[in-house]
Amino acid sequence: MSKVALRDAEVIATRLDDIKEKVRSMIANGTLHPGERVNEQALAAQLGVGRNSAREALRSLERSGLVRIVPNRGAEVRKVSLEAALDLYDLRASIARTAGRLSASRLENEEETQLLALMDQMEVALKARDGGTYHKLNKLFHDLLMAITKNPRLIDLNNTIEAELSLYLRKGVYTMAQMQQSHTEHSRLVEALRKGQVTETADLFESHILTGKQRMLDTVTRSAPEA
Amino acid sequence: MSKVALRDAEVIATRLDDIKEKVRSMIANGTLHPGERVNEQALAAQLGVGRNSAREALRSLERSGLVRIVPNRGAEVRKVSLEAALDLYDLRASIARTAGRLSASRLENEEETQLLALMDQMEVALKARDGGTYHKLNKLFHDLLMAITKNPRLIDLNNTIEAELSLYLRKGVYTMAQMQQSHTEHSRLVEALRKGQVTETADLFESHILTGKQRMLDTVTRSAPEA
DNA sequence: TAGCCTCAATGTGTCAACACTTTATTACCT
DNA sequence: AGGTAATAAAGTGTTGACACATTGAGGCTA
Repeated sequence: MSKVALRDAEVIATRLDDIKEKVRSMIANGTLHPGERVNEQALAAQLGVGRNSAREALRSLERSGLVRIVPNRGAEVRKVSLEAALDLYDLRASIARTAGRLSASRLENEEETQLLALMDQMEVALKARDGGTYHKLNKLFHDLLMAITKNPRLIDLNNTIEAELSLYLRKGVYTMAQMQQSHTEHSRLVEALRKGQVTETADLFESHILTGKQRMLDTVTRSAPEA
Repeated sequence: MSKVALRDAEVIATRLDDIKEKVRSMIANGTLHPGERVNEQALAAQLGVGRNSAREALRSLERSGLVRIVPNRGAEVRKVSLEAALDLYDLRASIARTAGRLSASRLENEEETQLLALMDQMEVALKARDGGTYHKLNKLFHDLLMAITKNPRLIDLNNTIEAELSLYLRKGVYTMAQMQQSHTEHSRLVEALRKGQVTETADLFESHILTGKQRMLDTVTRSAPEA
């Protein structure tokens, strides 16, 4: 039993992934501004790789929605408008709905335990008014909900959309009140999920995202009334 | 006013798109079987292009879900299992739901006219028992519904998923009765849409797709009880 | 001086060759 | 003969160079 077939699950960190990750973080930390054009050779030189590798990475990032490629003109960091971000939220909501429907009928014991553990930790973070920790846990919580669906394509899609959204929301800074509300929604969601209430879970998850959309809209329009 | 800025809308048919299209049709017409590995140099030679171009095309097709790329082993035509196809239908349904919600609040007059025209033509095709025409019109109808949302990402996503689904459903052959039912569902959908009934349209569109999922499942299990 | 054309400079598109990994073959040992 | 290690073949990963397109600068003309 030496050559076990773990082929499918096997995830190899290839060089291309490294390059993509570097570009991603350059975008995230503002080294590359949205709308800015990305020079293939400059990027290649900076990363110390051949131009073709940089090129492949860029084209791959296009598929992830982070850059846009115009034939004969190369890549530019995508500029996600508020409008586009709202569209993305709608998509995310529709995925969440399906995730809710699927997860309510596929929840396993171990996952339920993890879910409850996360809820407890989030409760603690909230009481300590620790926004940073809450955000991390929140991300884990959402990821877990997706994982419960066991639908790989759905999980992948959700990740893509969240990455794209992060182009707009550099950092989601929310008030304690907003986090508290979010947590309340999580509670109801988990409750329905544990009871296996398919429709309820789907509705709750969808509206949870749509509420998040509204939250973002409020935050944005309050701080910067649209460029 | 010669160099008008139609940059954004401009869609240039680049060479890479040609290659991708060729590979796509090779998969569609069975020249490349699902599960089969695709040799980069052989493909390049066959298409008369450099290996690098073929390679880029393959990597692009990976993102569309048509092939799978394993590091250091290359590309293979994705084998979509019945299970995966059902998962895809779920995703498609969730997108449809959002499409319904959005389109009900964004329908414009011209689009309404087109929608009604299509409905009439489909009615005719049904009465003539012309399945081929009905299928083409059906595709146009669904595309139009997506277009009404004016959400580019949603449209793109839907196309991707449909392409992936077509890997499984080589050819959707349905009975007259099934088409008739589908048409009835379309009627209700259009009705709600024209009235601007957001929730109803969303529900109807979602369930239309889920009904389609069931239809496929029936067809499949009847003809070939799962390999 | 405003507009257009030409031409250089910059940057992308494509290719063929080399380096490395995986897979198949052969020879060896028990 | 069966299995394992060395080796050859095939295929992918990566690169640098050349071909082509786009952009911008400078000069020419009306």
